[in-house]
Amino acid sequence: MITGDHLRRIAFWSHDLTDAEFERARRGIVEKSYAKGAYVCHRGDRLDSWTGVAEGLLKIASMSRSGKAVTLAGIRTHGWFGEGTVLKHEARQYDLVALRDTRLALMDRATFLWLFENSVAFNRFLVGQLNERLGQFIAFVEYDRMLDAPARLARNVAWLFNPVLYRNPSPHLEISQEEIGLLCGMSRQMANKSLQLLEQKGLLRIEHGGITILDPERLARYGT
DNA sequence: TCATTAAGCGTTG
DNA sequence: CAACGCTTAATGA
Repeated sequence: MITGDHLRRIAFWSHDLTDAEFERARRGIVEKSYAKGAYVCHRGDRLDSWTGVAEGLLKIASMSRSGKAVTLAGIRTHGWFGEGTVLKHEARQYDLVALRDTRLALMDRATFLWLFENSVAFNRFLVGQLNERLGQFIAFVEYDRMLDAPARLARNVAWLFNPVLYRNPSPHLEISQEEIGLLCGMSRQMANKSLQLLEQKGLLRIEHGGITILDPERLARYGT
């Protein structure tokens, strides 16, 4: 069980709840720690919790037909996800891997469904989040053919700083260039070259083991 | 042909 | 010790 202060820190959506809703959410959440490289779940597992990243970085990954690991998305500190599988009561469709030491907040399914039934603020948050993801998904349809490597990387990185998915995201993110490459579906070399180009343009700063975003808006639109 | 990648390895923080 | 940068051989559009 977590404290109210802690819930406010890790879950920006909790700020908008009524006192009763907030208390219900607080009692329904537990935290779990995962070491770097650990699997949170494998494809096909039942993970009946709605999930928040209290601290750390996760990737959602899958296996291609030829057996190669394909990274589909990254979720960093204070991102919340998994409402699809919890609502539909399905098995997970993808692997979840901690990219560095990570603490997860797990909200049990009953609590999630109660908030879904009872809280206007919670539903407003969910609709906003789903809408944001849908917009991103539609943008992906043209993404492959229309954009070069630096533009694709800019899109993917900007996604980790989305203000709807992460309220007031920190401009700094610890992530290796290799993982950025995996996240963008490109090699480490290409990721490095693309990052250098974007740094020259003043959109971000490269650090050892991480990056700092200087201009998230231009980054999200880069190349169009 | 040209661009890109995986793999290996020396360097760096 | 993990992240980074560079070289090289393989790959493939």
